[in-house]
Amino acid sequence: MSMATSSSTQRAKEEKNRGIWTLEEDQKLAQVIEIHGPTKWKSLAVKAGLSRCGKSCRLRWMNYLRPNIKRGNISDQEEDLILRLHKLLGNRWSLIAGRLPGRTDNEIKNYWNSHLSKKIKQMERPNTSATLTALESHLPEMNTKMKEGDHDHECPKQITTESTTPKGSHHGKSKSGFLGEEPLNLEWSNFLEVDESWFCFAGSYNF
DNA sequence: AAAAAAGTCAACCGCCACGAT
DNA sequence: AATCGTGGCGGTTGACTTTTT
Repeated sequence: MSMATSSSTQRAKEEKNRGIWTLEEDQKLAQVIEIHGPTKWKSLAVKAGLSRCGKSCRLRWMNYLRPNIKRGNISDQEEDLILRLHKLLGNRWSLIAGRLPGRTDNEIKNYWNSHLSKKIKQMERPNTSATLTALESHLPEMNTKMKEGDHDHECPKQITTESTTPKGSHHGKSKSGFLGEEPLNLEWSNFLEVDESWFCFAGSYNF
């Protein structure tokens, strides 16, 4: 996947490798990270002898080389959680990813764009069989909750930019929360099993 | 069987915030 | 106070794969 003909001035200056990473590059990067840790990406690239920019190294590590990365096969449980969190947070992929151990913001963003956004559109168009199918597969628990009369939910304080940002990190565009990853345990998300009035309420927040 | 269309996903880009100088 | 370097984010691209015609 070469883009050597690009006219970008930045690229022209530096003549870095671009595109898909090779196994050899992965190994080099993993090796220097093992020694020096996943920081100072620019110098890591140099230490590894890689003709890659620091950003590219960081991205490769975050999305592929990190330990405990899960790839593909997003479970129904995870999909349901992504739907709920997206309803609450919008396109805040790193925040969403921070609540799905082993998943990356890039993967969730891709999954959303290629799978879930379509489902949402279908669900927004009433009176179609596709709508019914989508509703049946994704929202049964909502109906259950509504029947049970479980309406004593408060604003879930955990789902704020502040609380999902690791301690000590700066605000603004929030950090992903990869630090302190836990084994897959989505029980925390139970509070999200609320009725649609909550989503309307939450959606009015300016996160 | 082949071409076209649609889908997938890794990687790049531009922007922003922050800390260091 | 201004500038620079770095890290992190979401949007987007485009190569590749799969499905449809």
